[in-house]
Amino acid sequence: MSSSSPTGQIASAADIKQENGMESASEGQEAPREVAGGAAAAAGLSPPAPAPFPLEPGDAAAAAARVSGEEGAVAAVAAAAGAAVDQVQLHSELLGRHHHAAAAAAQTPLAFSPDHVACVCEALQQGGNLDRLARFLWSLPQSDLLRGNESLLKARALVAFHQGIYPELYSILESHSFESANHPLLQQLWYKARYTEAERARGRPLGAVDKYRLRRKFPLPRTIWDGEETVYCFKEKSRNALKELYKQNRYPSPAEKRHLAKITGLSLTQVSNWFKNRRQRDRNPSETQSKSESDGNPSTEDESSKGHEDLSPHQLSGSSDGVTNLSLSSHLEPVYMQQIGNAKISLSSSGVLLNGSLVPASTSPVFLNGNSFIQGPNGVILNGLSVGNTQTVSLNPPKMASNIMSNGISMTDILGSTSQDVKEFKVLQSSSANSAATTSYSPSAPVSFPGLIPSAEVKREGIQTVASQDGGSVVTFTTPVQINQYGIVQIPNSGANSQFLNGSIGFSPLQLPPVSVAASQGQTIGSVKQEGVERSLVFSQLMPVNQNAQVNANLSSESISGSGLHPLSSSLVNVSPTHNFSLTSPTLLNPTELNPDIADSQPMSAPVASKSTVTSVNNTNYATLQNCSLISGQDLLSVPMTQAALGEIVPTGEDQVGHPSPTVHQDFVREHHLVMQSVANIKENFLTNSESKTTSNLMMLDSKSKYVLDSMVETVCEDLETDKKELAKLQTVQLDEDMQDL
DNA sequence: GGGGATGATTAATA
DNA sequence: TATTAATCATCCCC
Repeated sequence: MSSSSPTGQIASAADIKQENGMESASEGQEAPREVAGGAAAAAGLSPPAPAPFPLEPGDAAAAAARVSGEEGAVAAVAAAAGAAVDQVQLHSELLGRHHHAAAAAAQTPLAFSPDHVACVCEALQQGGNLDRLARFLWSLPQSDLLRGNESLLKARALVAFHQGIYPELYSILESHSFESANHPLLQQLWYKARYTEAERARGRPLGAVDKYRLRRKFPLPRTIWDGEETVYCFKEKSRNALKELYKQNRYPSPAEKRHLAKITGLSLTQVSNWFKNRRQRDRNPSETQSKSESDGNPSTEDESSKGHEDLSPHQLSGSSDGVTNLSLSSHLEPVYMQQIGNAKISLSSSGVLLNGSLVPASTSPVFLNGNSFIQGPNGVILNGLSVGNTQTVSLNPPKMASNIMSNGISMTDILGSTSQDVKEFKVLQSSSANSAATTSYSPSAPVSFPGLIPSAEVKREGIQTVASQDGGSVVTFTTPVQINQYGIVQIPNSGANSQFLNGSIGFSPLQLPPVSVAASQGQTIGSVKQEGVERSLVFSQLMPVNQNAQVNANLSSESISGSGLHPLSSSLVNVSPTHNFSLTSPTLLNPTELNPDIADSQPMSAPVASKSTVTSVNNTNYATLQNCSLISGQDLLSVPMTQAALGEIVPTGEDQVGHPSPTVHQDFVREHHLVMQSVANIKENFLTNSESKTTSNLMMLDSKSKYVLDSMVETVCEDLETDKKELAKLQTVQLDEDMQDL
């Protein structure tokens, strides 16, 4: 670029000192005067002067032709972008301002819409034909030049730089706020112009220090700079993100590096170099830099990381394949974390990157499943259960931690949300005394589920197993679920009415009442023996409703093996206002391949306390499922609303004798665990623990609605019966297919 | 892919 | 403007 800088139009030293430089443009110098005058004319500063570059007849036409030919791609973009292409405007005045151009116009009428002009500019820029670009700009009428088209302005800036009219360049760059996409180029123009001016003034090439000083002396205007400060090339935000992750893990996995690179905008090499250099500096005790940077102090970091395996490489190797369940575009976006072992993570103000996801600190909650917990400004969050700062969580690893975190087949959905969502979304703690026993926080204290990912599209990227440090593993799947207008959870790809998770979890259609069902507190939707299990699938009416909802489940084998322990896990399902769960991805997991422990132990087949399933839909198109447990083995989750409405107990396999399920479900339930939680529990949970809208928003049924519901549920149950065999068949087929896929 | 050495650049200071 | 420290990048080796 600098090579193309003018050689015979050297700006004076006085011009160099002028940051703005407009004066020099008006004052003019002999060499650049023509161009400057033309530029001034283009800017409307003076009457148009004869073009310094005689417009070649058909020059603009050639450019236009180039647009339609060689630069067809650009033209295509313009054509697609604007309808103006179709209605070509004849710019007779375009060439009419110049006699020769007018003659050309008379011969070959040219039509240039603003889009055309922009396209021609872009084409000429990309072609590197700046001289021709300059001529084209000269050919444009003043009105076009004043429209502020960014492509035009950029072209003018390029031409000004190319012709050495730096004051004009500076003026253009400072007078218009350019899109960020153009910032790099324009910043380069800015600096190179400064360098060139200085070099000519000093008569010698500039060194790195000289250039640095010039950059400091002539900072970028905000019109071509986002204002974000950089230190040693890296933005401070990026550096903070690097530091935060370094605190937690000095040897990030490739996936983490990639994710961090994506977040910070740095290249993967830069991220790797940064970690490498950082480790190198920390290893060298003679380095004094360590003492100057508290957050990078190796002594403190070492202290903090000792015992947490932070120093060992591949700590999070389980996620090396890319834990990219959530794409973060900024630090403010919610993050959920899959599993990070037993490490306690203290969040700083800059967030922390865990398993490839940068976890924002400050007010944003952090979710952690597996046998880990995070302590942050908002307290501790255990498997989605957030414990306030004032609450105490006692974890006695490994057993206690396991007990709390992931006992049983933990179907934990960790969905991040904004802090606002956190405030509004509260899931009341289960009435389980066991959970209270395993955790020391007060059961009466509302446990907040820090919400969901608002409008965040989380794509399923495959099933992953993440080995935990304590030997457990977590299988995460992301599956959108759909809930139709009747509140029935649909799994489109299943080809059946249920889906399996790890072969142990299935969702059969959740028979939800119409959303118009009037709320009537105290009515029981479903009743089930509650044994304090808090593994649950939670549909919260307070959840933000998103079209691209997803269900994430993390299955911990360790938790499964921990029979007798009362799991504490939850799953959040975000549903759309139209009751749509999007479970588009197959959710059949091979229990053996994914997690042999799960398949082997089958703790869910035991009369464990995994049995809470409550489905509710309020009349505001929000659905709430609270304390829904995972279905074990070949279980399917089914919600016989007749039973639910009557408040009867829907038995598990073992409870079936004592609590027979509805007739239409006898076989079904025999084959599949049906785990439900009574609304009494829900009621208890909500009413006991919630004092606000959580209770009021909870769907309850009045008598009338109950009859409607009964009728509907009856129909649904009949459908279930009808589809029962087919369902099982399809499930088997689907399972086989998915196993093969896996 | 990590460690060590080292050059280049950046930032601060006298 | 020179000096120095901090930071980033690169090369080489393992």
